[in-house]
Amino acid sequence: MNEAPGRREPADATTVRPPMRDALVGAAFQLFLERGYEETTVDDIVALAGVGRRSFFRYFPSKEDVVFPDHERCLADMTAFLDEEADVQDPVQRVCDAARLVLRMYAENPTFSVQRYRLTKKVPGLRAYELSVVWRYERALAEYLRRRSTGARADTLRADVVAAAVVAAHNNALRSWLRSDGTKDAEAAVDQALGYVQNTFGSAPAEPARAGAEDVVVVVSRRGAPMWRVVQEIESAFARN
Amino acid sequence: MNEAPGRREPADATTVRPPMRDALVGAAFQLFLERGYEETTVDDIVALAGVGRRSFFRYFPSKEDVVFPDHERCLADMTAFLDEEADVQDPVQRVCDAARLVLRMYAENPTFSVQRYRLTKKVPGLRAYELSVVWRYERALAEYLRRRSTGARADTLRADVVAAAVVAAHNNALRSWLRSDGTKDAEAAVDQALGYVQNTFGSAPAEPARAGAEDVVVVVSRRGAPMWRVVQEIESAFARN
DNA sequence: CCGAACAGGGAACTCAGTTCCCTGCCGGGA
DNA sequence: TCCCGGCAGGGAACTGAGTTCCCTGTTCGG
Repeated sequence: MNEAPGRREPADATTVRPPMRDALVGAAFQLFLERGYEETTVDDIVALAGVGRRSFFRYFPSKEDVVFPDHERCLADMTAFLDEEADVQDPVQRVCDAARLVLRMYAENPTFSVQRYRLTKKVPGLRAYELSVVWRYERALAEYLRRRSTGARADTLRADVVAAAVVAAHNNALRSWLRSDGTKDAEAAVDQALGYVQNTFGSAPAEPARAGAEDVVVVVSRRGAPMWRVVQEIESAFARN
Repeated sequence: MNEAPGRREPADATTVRPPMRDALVGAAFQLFLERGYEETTVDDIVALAGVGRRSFFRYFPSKEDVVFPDHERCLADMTAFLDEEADVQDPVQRVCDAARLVLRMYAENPTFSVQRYRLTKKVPGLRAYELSVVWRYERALAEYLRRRSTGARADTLRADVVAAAVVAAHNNALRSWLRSDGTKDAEAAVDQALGYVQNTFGSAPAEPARAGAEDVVVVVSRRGAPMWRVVQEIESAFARN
């Protein structure tokens, strides 16, 4: 259940140790912690893990990837979560729940997450890599929000801003939890942070939507605008649907 | 052609910019555009610029830095702008103005900015580098907002979220402008985008209410539309102005 | 006129990441 | 049983970014 393709043999006498991927992550972190990230070469890692150098790059496209071994899966989980059919009342609520998936992944391995946090905090290259990972999460959220909007320029702007706000709030809570060495309650912290975003951007879905039809037209007009302009705006707004 | 003109000119007292730096940027972009970023080696660049390889890394810490030759200066400008003493009535307004500094830098060289945009869009390594640059801008804004707050947890959260929102809105407008090949009005686009953020988070209205100009909002909605959809449409309609 | 400071050049090195090719292992057929 | 094709892993050698060390010429102050 923990791996996808092939390799489903019962443990032979020779294959007692965990899959090579886990062995590489273990060896890498052992060296990173006792010696530092940049002071550890890939050759050191594969020597400790007892495998060939070529095998390292079979499992991890780059040295940085071994520090974030589970983000690829988490990103897939998030896109699956956002793609699945569900009657969503508030898209902002939905993306907040998607962000909670990421926090849950961190919370699954507190000690590992805290060690990695200390590492990324002091190694600029790892921080840059983490940013690119976070960016992909943010893009997934923004794309989802865009799909749920009319597609007007103002809506794509709103989608980008909401996605950025959700990610910022999530990261704020996550870092606060990591700085506490994983002792505080991560779920509570992220609930509070995301609650702020939902109060700002979300809409209280108190009353259940009665029908599927969601035609809404809004006309904003300055007082001096002539009536024909107002009519024109209403007509073009209707034409847009 | 391979000899940079005026290479041995006596440096003008006011000209702090070394000519070799510009020659390297020029040679680099010439090759990047005709051959691609990853297909161009640093040796190619220094050969075209007619300088030694060692000199490249004297001016640019890495190959990626030559693509963003002015961000370091712009970041310094921004921090200086945020540090300078001024009676600030609305900190959100202030960080929005700080973000406008970045847009102005892009708008100074439209063709250069558009070329770079096309490069960063297709080269993952450059995108990652740009993210780390943007992150530093965002941190500068967030730090400023934190300084202007009580320091309570909720305030640091708000600072992070507002900074992220400002950056997202700025980037939304910037990308829209870059996609138009620099033909549209960059200032107008960023004003509209940042106006949305200011209306959401700011204490003062973005547009200095024109005398006697009261806005009239008309909402037409079919019965089944949930309230959050109506609110969303109203917000996006306001942001459209 | 001398020497320190400094910009630039260049060879050689480290290490990440890639390419090419080899080996051993396994399962499925004829 | 033998052969064959696929495949995980290994290893050598290569490319290219970034660094280290040291050399050269110019400038400028004393």
